Amino acid sequence: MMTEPNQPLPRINSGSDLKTVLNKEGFRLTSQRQKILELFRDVALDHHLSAEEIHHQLVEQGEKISISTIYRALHVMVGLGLLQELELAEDRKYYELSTPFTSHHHHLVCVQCGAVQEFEEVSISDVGAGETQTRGFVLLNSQFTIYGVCPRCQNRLGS
Amino acid sequence: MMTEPNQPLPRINSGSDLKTVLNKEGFRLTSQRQKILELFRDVALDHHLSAEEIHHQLVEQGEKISISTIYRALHVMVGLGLLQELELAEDRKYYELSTPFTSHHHHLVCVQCGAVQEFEEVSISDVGAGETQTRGFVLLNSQFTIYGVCPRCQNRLGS
DNA sequence: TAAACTGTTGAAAGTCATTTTCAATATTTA
DNA sequence: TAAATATTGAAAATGACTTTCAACAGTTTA
Ligand SMILES: [Zn+2]
Ligand SMILES: [Zn+2]
Ligand SMILES: [Zn+2]
Ligand SMILES: [Zn+2]
Repeated sequence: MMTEPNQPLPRINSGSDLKTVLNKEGFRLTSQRQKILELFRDVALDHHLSAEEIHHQLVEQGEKISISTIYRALHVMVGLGLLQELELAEDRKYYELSTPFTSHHHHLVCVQCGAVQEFEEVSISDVGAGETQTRGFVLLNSQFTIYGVCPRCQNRLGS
Repeated sequence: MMTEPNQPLPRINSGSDLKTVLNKEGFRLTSQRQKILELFRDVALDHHLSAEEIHHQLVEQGEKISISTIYRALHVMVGLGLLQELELAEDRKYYELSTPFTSHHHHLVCVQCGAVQEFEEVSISDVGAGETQTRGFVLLNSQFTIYGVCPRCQNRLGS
């Protein structure tokens, strides 16, 4: 559960290891699934994407992929532990690469403008792991999400 | 942000103080809104309820109230800080009385059967408050939710 | 108290993210 | 290569939630 600081994160490559992960559960590696993973891998900055945003980005870069395929692929990848599903906004889900492909972190969301800031705090993950173990649960995932109003939006309201 | 341990929680009563809270924002106290609050106040045990469950319970106890009214009332009450909105299951929202009417706590959810366990952990809330302040956000709400598989469901799968 | 004003309700229609259906296509297996 | 099985795109379906609107209720004013 502890994250080693300053360790380079493993980089999921779109080739053979992804295929292995999929095949292990009877899934196949398709170009569409590969493209979705590559998008997460290469778009390091704005890396909380909704299904529609993923679709839009891929279509924009010339890929032929339908929105249903996006939704199906997201399910598969969450199930395989490649992606995390996040509840950042009211009406849609967001996705990001899951640990260990990215560092485990939590989210601070502005409910006005949707801006998201991330922060790491090992103690939180530790509390989660402890509670889970104490109660005999198998831990799948945990999220600490803070909803608030960012400084910019505070000013905007004040004017 | 600190919670005093062993302090009796204030008990929202369905009478005048609820009226005051509503009126302050231009809302009115109606019997429907009162009934919803009473349901939360009196059903101490299974106190994470979806809109549909609230509706079902009230209809079952003979109240005349529509599902649209439930949804509207939930919005109003969340806005007033009387209720908290929770992301416990995939496809619907759950609600519970918010602090200070109940103690501030976090949730451990079994993704198989939906069972929910609660736990208090002040350090988490403190971390949240700290991060929020550091970044200049106004804190509205924070949730730490752990998703896992409960012991019973582990056995069920193993058989 | 009554009229005017404003908020609320129920029923039904609408919205919209997500899921499912199904025939065509791609990948894997034999 | 052919059979077997998984995946895809397009369109229809689903379902939680929201909105519309006319009737109704609580509040304010005179
Ligand atoms: Zn903002
Ligand atoms: Zn993130
Ligand atoms: Zn369970
Ligand atoms: Zn709770």
